Amino acid sequence: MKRPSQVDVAKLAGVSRATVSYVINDQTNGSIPISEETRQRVLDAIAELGYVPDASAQALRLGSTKTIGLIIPDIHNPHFWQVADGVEQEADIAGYHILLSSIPPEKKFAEDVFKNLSNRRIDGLVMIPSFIYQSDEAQKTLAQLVKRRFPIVGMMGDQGDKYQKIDRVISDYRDITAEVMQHLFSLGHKRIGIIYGIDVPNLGTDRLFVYKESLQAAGLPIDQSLIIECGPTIEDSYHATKKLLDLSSRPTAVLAINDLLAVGALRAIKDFGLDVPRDISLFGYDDMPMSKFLVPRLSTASKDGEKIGREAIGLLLARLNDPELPPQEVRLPARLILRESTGPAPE
Amino acid sequence: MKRPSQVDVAKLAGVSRATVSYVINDQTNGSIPISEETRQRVLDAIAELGYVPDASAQALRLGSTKTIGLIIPDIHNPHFWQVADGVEQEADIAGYHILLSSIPPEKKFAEDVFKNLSNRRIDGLVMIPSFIYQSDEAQKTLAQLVKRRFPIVGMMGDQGDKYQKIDRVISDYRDITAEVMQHLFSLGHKRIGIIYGIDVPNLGTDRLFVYKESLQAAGLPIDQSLIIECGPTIEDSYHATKKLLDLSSRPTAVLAINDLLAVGALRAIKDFGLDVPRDISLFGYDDMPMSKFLVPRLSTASKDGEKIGREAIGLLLARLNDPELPPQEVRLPARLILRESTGPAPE
DNA sequence: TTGTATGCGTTATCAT
DNA sequence: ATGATAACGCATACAA
Repeated sequence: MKRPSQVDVAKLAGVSRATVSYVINDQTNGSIPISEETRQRVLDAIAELGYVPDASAQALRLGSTKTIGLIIPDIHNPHFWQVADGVEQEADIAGYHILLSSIPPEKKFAEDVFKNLSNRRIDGLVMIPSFIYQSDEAQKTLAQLVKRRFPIVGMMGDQGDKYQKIDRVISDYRDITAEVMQHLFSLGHKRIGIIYGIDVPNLGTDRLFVYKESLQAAGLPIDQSLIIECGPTIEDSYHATKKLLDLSSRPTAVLAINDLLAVGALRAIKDFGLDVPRDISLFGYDDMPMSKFLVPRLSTASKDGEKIGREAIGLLLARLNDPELPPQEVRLPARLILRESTGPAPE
Repeated sequence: MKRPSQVDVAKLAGVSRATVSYVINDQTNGSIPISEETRQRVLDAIAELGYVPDASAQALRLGSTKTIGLIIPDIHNPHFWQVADGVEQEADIAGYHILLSSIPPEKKFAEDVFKNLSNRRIDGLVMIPSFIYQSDEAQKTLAQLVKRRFPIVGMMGDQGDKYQKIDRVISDYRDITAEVMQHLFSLGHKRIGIIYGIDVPNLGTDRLFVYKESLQAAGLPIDQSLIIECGPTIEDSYHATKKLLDLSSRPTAVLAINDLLAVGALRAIKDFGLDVPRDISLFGYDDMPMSKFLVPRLSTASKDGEKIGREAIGLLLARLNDPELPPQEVRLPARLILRESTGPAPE
């Protein structure tokens, strides 16, 4: 049982292929009217054969695949799901499909994926370009795509003058982290640990940088033993937190690089026999959906991933619509969400 | 700046288009050898122009898009992401891309998506076919795809004689739920609530059915007030649990339809001033990554979503390789994972 | 060893 | 109102 093509439909309906095409694309309004009877006959034939237009052929002819590529760094992090969710929703409304690629960091194939996605298999690309930073190859590919005016939207932190040539949704934790630190200081915290669990360099620097900066501005020392680098899983954060707790002079507050890792930290603190926030304050990032239901409810800073995703698609659609547009930029602020996991420093 | 095509490459290298094609597809081994010098010239031209083959044209020519469609019911549930993760990993190894569609249940477009995915935009389809059950239209489309021998793999519970014509990875919570109930009974629980938070009918019936069955087999009454239907979000489950707790004779154990909802239940119970597992035992499903880090660590039953995803791709690749294969079936058992959230019934 | 010709399924332009 | 035909970019059988 072979796939029916337009020819088969035309044959069955006793008309030419062009007629079929007209009926499908419903040009009945303006220029090329089709007799109602013929129309019905074609429609019947289509229904009978279960004819569905071939997307490859359409894409080749029209130069559009109605598909948007999406690259996210880590499929396990709820924040990125939220972004993907926003992207998917907004794209769907406009009739676009999503071609998803997460980039497992073990793989050296970042460039591969990136390149593959640009084979005109997609009309445009929306990405969290973490992998770009560490791959010269990817940088080059990006440059080429930009030169060719391939529609790309980056969802990223503020990179200064870099990447000004592509559309971008800018949202990072720079400013909000300063607020977080102030909040912690005002609560009397002086020793603040940070669980820096990131597999991709550069993805958490906004937080780490301001963490150090704030410490210095407050005249507090930067203690390297309070900065624990680890992997991106809850398990990693669990062990990282243990290290922090084993310190002879342990921190009174802990910053987890995201809420997921905060869950691991929370567990480790409990297992150590300490209480949050009585003995240790805990702060996360991303406000994942369950954060406000944790025990204790997690204080966190949030970027609204869904909105980032939606805005990104908005930008992309605008560019698809008008390739001559100057590079667009949307800035989305982060919010501070104070809940139960932060409190005054002990004694 | 236009996209370069094979013709441009050929022109620049001073050869014919076919030669370019040969070089790319590296037929240098067997039948059609190319002089090393020509080869190099073509390669240089490709590099200079940054030529990348057009996927649409290739797809049209070869009849393969190297893309696999994936349909999951709810993008917010970690279990489905684990499935997606497995699918992505395994597909990537074989050089396939993933076209993801989640099916927001509010939308009546399930059939649309489904149909669209079959436009030969994809070589095969891997799905959790929850939406099928409620849509005649989708049923019809499926039947047609099956008749046309379009490669489809379903990841589903045991549906008896239905859907025997497609390849499937069968995994449900039927048997394991019987064990769960036995476990609860042996702990002395007699009043067991169930948070049935599912947006798609039929997706949680394996659990609900056996829940009732076990109750009856144990000579216990089926109390409808202990069965709370609600939406699929943590918030929904939070409120559902409250209802359970407000009962004049409240349950001593609660079954949440998945771990995500268990988080909401846990919160509600805490807010009610009760303790898990001392006052109420809590049981979830899916063993999402963070379940073992919750406070208390969550007892749960797990289907190993990642493996389901990997097996599904395995099945699909096998079929792609040999369309004449009889329908395959892989069964994956669920595991019982006893942690801290279940304990003896109070007094 | 390389070039020519054809077809994949569409859509769009031009005749009829 | 409808039918023929060209193009989209690629891979390949065949000719040279």
